[in-house]
Amino acid sequence: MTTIKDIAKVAGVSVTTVSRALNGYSDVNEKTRRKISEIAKELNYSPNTLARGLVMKKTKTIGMLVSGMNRANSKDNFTFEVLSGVNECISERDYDLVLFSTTTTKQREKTYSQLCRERRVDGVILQGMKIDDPYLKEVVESDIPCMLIDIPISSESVGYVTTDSVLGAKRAVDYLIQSGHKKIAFMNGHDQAYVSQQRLKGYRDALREAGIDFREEYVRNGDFLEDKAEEEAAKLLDEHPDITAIFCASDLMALGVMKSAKSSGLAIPGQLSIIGYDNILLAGYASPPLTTIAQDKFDLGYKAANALIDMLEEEGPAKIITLETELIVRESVQ
Amino acid sequence: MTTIKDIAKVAGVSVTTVSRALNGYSDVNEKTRRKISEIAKELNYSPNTLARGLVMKKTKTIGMLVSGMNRANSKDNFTFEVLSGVNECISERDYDLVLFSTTTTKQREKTYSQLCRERRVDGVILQGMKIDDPYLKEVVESDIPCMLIDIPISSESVGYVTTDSVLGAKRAVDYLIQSGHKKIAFMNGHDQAYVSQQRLKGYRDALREAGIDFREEYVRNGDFLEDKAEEEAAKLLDEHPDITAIFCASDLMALGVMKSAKSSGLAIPGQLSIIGYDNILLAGYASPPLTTIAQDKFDLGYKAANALIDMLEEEGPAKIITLETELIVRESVQ
DNA sequence: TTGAAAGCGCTAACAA
DNA sequence: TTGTTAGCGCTTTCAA
Repeated sequence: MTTIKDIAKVAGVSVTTVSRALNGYSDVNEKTRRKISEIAKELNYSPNTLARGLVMKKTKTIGMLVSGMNRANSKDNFTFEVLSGVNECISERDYDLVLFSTTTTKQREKTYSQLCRERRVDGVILQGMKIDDPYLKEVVESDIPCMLIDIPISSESVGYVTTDSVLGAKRAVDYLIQSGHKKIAFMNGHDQAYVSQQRLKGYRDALREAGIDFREEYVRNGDFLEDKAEEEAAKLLDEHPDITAIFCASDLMALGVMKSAKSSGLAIPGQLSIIGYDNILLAGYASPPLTTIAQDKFDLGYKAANALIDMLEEEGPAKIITLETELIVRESVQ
Repeated sequence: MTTIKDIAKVAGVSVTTVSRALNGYSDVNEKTRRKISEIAKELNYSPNTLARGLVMKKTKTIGMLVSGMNRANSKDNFTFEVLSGVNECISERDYDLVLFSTTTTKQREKTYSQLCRERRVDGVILQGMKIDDPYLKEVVESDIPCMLIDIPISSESVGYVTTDSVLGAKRAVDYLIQSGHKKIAFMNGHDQAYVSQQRLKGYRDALREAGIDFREEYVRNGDFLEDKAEEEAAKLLDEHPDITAIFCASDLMALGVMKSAKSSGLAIPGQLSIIGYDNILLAGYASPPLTTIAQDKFDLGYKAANALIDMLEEEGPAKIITLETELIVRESVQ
């Protein structure tokens, strides 16, 4: 494999000159540069980023830590869309992405900062972490530049991008209220998710503004799981047959709720209106097509990567970015 | 950041001893080893993989080259599932994954082997490449260990994993024939995809065995695109209203064909039977739910990664792996 | 069982 | 404009 040493030998110059020529420094004679470039091409040279990284202490690499990239979770292409966004931005800005995937067993062996420092990533993006994940504490304590997705924790070196879940949830419930509903249940995710707390707040806000009493027993946790939501909805609808609408904190759960409603013979939206959250691909294909609150997942990833690289290159402070949601009206609410 | 030098100083030994101790070599006194391990932990040491990679010429990194990881393509979670499989295997075997994403503009600047050598990846997995992609030639010529997904090219250092598309397609068409169909059209992908050639072969095989004449005009290319397939299906059904069943080379196209059939008022499966290929998530949610040929995409990725690492570690020859398909009967065929 | 020394491929002070 | 030299953090040969 060709090194700058080889090039130097052929060109009859020192390695320093080769290095400078190839890196576009100004203090090198045009003729020498051309000659060096030619030889480099001839010898099919490619720089060794390891060696470069070793001395520069910069690797042009972003680490991405994802939880839930396994067989079971591929139904929800949230992660994939975020990843696509990250990937797009990163390749535009000429970085590379290394994917760390951690299981809980691995977490015991290796700390967050070990993981990052081993690979000498310049910065990190975290997606899909639960709020009580042990890594999260480390993230804030460590000084590795980091952007979180949907987790509102920040410090000198860590920022986050999220969508306005309070507002999004409120938007959903407002829409239900406008459509004439008063008995509105809420299928939430779980308490370890920041967004669940937010969406609950939005739900309550909307009810309060409309003068509707909040009822504890109308709120259930579906763990963001289709099956769990289906179960919970069955119980809920059984106990409170007067409910006319359910707001679900994720589309996947909305799908579960739909199943449950169907199997107890409830017409959607005739007898029960359902509104979801996320606007996953499946939402438009459900029957009836699911009305939902859309988040731009690709953008979530793209903006996170962009902000991170900004931090890295401009050495600016960590950024906090909030994206807007959008109500997608389909046919599951009446 | 702590280095082995720091540890050596504190422990009062040489860096050599530290290196050996930490890497589990046998020729180091147990006492010294324990002492060194303790100090390493205390100092919160993590090894610098760049430095190690530089001298060892192994990085424990697999590169993954994916085409089509962009906003437009996220509908099709084929890529994501493959990626999940790759990721799972790689993390089990303690490698890391670096994601290369290339656009055609970038390809002009950097060759395949440059891309790989720069990052010094030990091996590469390629997914979603077209058969005429310029990188593909390079892959075979270069001696970088590589596994291709769904592209049957091999050499000393490159293998592939694919599903048996001929058999899969045959299985689909056989099922249609068994169900009594004789006028069976085929919505194929495009000529740059290996799998399209294979599936066409399977389609022809099935017809031949059943004594049904192959008709050129029954075969269309939908480019694996929902919209394109919808268009093509409209033309096809208009020109040949006697067609009773369509085999589609991908579920996404099958969805397009369904749309087209619906908008011309054809009942599925009453008047037109449709069978897809892939078993994407959406397939089960379509209405009617789509009968299709399933491939295990996760496994495709997992096996590719596994075979690659086998090659790397056992220095064995490149492997060729063929996975089976499975007929998933739902409600779009009658 | 341990250490000294060389070297992986590169960049960057400093000197010329 | 160019070269000499040192050093990034690690592994490994060789010698003790």
